[in-house]
Amino acid sequence: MASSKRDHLIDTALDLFCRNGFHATGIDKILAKSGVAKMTLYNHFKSKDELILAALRRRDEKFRNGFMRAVERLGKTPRDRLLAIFDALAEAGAENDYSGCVFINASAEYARYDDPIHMVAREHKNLVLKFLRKLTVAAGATEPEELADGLMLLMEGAIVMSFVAGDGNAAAHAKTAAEALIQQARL
Amino acid sequence: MASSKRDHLIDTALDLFCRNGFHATGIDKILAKSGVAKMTLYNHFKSKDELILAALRRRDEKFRNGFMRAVERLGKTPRDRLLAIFDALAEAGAENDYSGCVFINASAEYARYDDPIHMVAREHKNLVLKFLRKLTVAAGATEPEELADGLMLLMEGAIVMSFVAGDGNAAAHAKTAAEALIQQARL
DNA sequence: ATTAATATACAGACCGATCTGTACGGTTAA
DNA sequence: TTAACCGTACAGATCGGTCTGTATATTAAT
Repeated sequence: MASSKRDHLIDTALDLFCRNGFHATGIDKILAKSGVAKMTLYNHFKSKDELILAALRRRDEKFRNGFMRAVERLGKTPRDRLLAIFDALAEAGAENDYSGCVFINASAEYARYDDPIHMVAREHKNLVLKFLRKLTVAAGATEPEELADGLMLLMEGAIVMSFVAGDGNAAAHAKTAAEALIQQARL
Repeated sequence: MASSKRDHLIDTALDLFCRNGFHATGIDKILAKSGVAKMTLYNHFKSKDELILAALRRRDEKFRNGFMRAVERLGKTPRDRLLAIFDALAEAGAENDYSGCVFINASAEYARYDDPIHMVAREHKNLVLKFLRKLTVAAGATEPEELADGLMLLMEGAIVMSFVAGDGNAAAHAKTAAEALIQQARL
């Protein structure tokens, strides 16, 4: 209970960051929407950047948890799960109105390679890639890393084409391409 | 000669937007780096947003021109050009120190679907996709749209993995996956 | 050829709004 | 009583954009 305000701040901030970006989301908007006092925010976080980092870490944790469970739910065999990736992706894009990726967006606004915010985004993508590698290994791919790289590229490409280009079928297209990759890997 | 200042402003602004983002790049920084007076800027552009739009349009034009010529130079047969896409991509990322995509970044900062800036970014991605479709048709693919969609996803994924995740071999990985797609299409 | 008019760009003060972050006093609840 | 929180005001910087006025160079009219 001690950190109920803190949690609420993170959730509110994350939502606004996703919808409006980081620089465009002022502290005051986060406070107004969350109904929290300014000093409470600065009691919990040293700075706005610290709040951004906390929000990204929470998003990373929630996304990966939800994504992994969705993949396991949507695909029963290890091989099916390689395709279920893209069903899970479509699901995630459908439940929120937000179809983009807040980590890509964070990297855009904090472009310097060694910026802590960019580093958290980089970490997130590498953790997702690591999960895909576990899937391709479990599926018995002869070159699991290569296949995981390919699936990862399709996944990120689908996010971009959905968010930037407005392609509502991006995940489905990615799934079709993934089928070719998997078939080519003789799985 | 009449618009030499205008050109210089666009180039300077584009460089700063790529490196530091849009909101984080103030008008004053653009003026300082370009050595142009403020009223000259506002004589040529109604607002900062208009300057952003002009910069994106220039980038779209230059990128597509350079990209198409690079693909034709790096791939001699229509089929080779499908793979040359990724050599051209690696080339483009190597010559600039900037490995990201300013259109993805623009969409991140101007996330609303009908924002004029987001719309220009969307247009750009769809023009690139159209170019890929011409390539797959020329290569004689049985399902050229499907193949172009797959190549586009790999291309965007490579940009993201290079910029966000710091994968220096993203374009090469994408090329490997593209080979599988092409082979699967019996080309 | 001289003068007047026009266009372009300069420098820099200035505006209101907004930004992050701090200070302080009042309120609520354990 | 103590600790957390609220509301408001404030500091100081920066934002996008406007305004005044000057310098310069070309063009047009005398």
